Amino acid sequence: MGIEERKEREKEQRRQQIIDAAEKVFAAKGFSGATVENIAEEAELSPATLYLYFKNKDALYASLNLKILKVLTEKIENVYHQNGLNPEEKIKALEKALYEVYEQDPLNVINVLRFQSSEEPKNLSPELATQIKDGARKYLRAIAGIFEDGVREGSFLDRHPVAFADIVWGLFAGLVLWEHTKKGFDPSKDFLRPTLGLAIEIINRGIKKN
Amino acid sequence: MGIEERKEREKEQRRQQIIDAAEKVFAAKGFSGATVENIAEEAELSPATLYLYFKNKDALYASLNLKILKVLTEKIENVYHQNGLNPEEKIKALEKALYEVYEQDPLNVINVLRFQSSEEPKNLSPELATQIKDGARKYLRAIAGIFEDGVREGSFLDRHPVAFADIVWGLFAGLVLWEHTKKGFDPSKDFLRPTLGLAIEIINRGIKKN
Amino acid sequence: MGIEERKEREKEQRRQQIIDAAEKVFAAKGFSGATVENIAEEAELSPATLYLYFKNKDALYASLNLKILKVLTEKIENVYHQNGLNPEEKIKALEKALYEVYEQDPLNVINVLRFQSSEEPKNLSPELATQIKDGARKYLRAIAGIFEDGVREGSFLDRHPVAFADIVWGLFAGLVLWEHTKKGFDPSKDFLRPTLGLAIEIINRGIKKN
Amino acid sequence: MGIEERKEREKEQRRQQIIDAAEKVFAAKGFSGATVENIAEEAELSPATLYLYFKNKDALYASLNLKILKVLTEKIENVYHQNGLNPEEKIKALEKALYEVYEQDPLNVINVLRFQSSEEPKNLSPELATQIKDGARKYLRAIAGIFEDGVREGSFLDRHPVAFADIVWGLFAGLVLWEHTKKGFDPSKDFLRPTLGLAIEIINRGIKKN
DNA sequence: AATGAATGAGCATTCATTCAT
DNA sequence: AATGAATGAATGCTCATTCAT
Repeated sequence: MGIEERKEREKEQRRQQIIDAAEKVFAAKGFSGATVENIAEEAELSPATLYLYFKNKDALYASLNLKILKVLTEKIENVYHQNGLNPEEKIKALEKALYEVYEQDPLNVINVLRFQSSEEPKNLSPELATQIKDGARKYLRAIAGIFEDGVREGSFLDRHPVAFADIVWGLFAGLVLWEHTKKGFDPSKDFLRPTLGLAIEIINRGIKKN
Repeated sequence: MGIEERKEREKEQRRQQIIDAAEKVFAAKGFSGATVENIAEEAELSPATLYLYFKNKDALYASLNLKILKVLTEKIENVYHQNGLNPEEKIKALEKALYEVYEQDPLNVINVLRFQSSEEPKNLSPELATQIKDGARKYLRAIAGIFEDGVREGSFLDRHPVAFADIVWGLFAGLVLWEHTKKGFDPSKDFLRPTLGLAIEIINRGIKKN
Repeated sequence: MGIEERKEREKEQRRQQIIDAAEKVFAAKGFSGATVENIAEEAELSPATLYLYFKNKDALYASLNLKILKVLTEKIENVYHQNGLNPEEKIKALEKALYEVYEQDPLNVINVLRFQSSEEPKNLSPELATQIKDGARKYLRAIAGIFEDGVREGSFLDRHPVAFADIVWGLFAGLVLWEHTKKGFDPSKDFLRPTLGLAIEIINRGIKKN
Repeated sequence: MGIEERKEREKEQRRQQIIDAAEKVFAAKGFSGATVENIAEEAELSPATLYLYFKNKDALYASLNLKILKVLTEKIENVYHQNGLNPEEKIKALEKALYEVYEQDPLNVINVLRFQSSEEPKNLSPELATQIKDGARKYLRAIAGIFEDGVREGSFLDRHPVAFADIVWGLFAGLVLWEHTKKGFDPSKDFLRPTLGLAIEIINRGIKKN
């Protein structure tokens, strides 16, 4: 029994080892630029071994996304379900949640956002594709939920909450990618935090009914 | 005389034919996913012919970007230099400008935004790379300029105009890519226009000093 | 009539212009390394024009060889038919002849020698192939003839004259190519002349019966 | 243990298999004429497999040359260091050495000689290029060394030994290539051995001081 | 006669993936 | 479970050659 557990644990470890390597390499070279061999090297494994843990390159990439997606959705839903905060405070909390996810694993967040906005092959198994699509739907709904309260109670502009959610999500994705690009121009600058903060402040001010 | 003109025209047409095909294919498959052969087929030409008009795949891709970048910068600078508009109106005009560029050539705009946010090889000739980087710098400065007036005259929040520019640009990029992605989920929906409109409205309300 | 003559002359000029360019380019880049476009540029013509004067790249290359072959054969036959020289003097004269051909057009001589020793495609028309083969046969026979006299009159070693011819020709070809290669290592050195002179001196001494 | 050894042996076999195929194909079609696919077919492997054993086509070609160069240099240096032979005998021994190398692997020797006399791209890694250049330098010096003794002791003509070395090497290269060419005209004839023998005999006679 | 434009055929090289061990 | 070895399938790009004008 103990043996099986250990094996299970080791297997999970290997998996993690691969995922870590993949994050690094994908973030550095993009999906197409990264080769399976690159990742295997980084993981100190042979390419063939990766295929014992992931069906193919796409599945590996997707799995990174799934991981972030889960964290993201969870955090956002937490905010959504958090009682005792007024709508404005909830939006502040949403900002904090988004930033925390980014802060914890910036490269991977960038991967997810790129993946979402790319038309890359995506030869995913239907299940994976569904999982990802559902993940996106879920956190978007959660974001919308956050705005819904404010709209319903009349303190926010009277618009469709999903539109607000799109704006926040688009803004987050856009800023992350854009600041990352700018960092490429001038690596000393990473303004995501204050810029995101300012953006949310503006939204909070602008969304209030009067 | 007429003959040479006609030839010139035809040559320009061919070039355009290639550019059109490339836009379509790049937008559909991304840079790495698109093959030169794909583009050639779409253009109803042989791959070798593409190389008569563009030095290589990267140059072709870059040239699409440059085209959009030029239009974009021009439009934004127009707004910037437009007198007789108060800051709020200028921001509305900026929104209109951004949307117009998108509307005129959505696939290509998506390409540009992806290109900017990708870590693609970018084996561009130094000149092309510089041109593109400079293009980006230019329009960002123009956007910042638009906000600067409002800040200086005290009607806007007292923050660095470049931060505002980052927000608007990130928002635009994020929304375009995100709405495009959502359209992939459900092709019937294209909410860029109203969503962008709402976003700018919120910004305009939120950025005002009180 | 005059017009036709002029045209004929001009045509011959064009041909020469192409040949000159081809010699330069082939010598610099080798047969496979040289592109038809390279040659056309050097000749300040369009690639298509070359095909009005030569059936294809191989034929152009062969024609350069033919030119040299003709000169070479002629010179060698001159030596052969020159009366009033004893065998030893004739061999000295042969050396002089070989060197003169080289001196007059070194690059082209190198081309010929390389061509002879290569297994390059040689998609020549049967006529061209025959012409070249015959050319080689002819000058080799002439060289053999030069030695034949000495053998017959008993002043040279009693061996087959063709063997002597092979030696002289192989030696010439080998030295030209080898010294050219060495010049690549150290461009200041061109020792063909003295080395060839020494070689012939040795042969002359060594071939005498006692 | 035995397993690893076997694997090692098999790997070396594969390498040899590729080398053999490459020699054949390069000798038959020349460097540019030979395609990687040709070689792979001859080796009964896939093209991709060649790249597991050689970095690229140039490296494969160079490695063939290096192999011969090593054997050649070794053999010549052996002659050079062989005591108890007078200069004339050493030259005979040199002839034997050269011929043996040729006999053992004629196609490859032809490759080397062509390679040396060609202007082929030679996109070699600096190391390979240096190795090859050094190889050539080394055996030439060894040949010169062989003549030096005879010059010093006054039995040979008083000329620079390197000139003699150039002559012998040029002669060897020239004869090998020339006889190979003639064999193309008439495959039944391979006169390298007797012709080389005669040439060396003549040199030996001609180089002696009186 | 000359050529601009176009292309078919090829080619070296890469890489995700498989499989025997 | 892990991997060394092998490869099928591409892919970007080149070039000799053709042909309408």
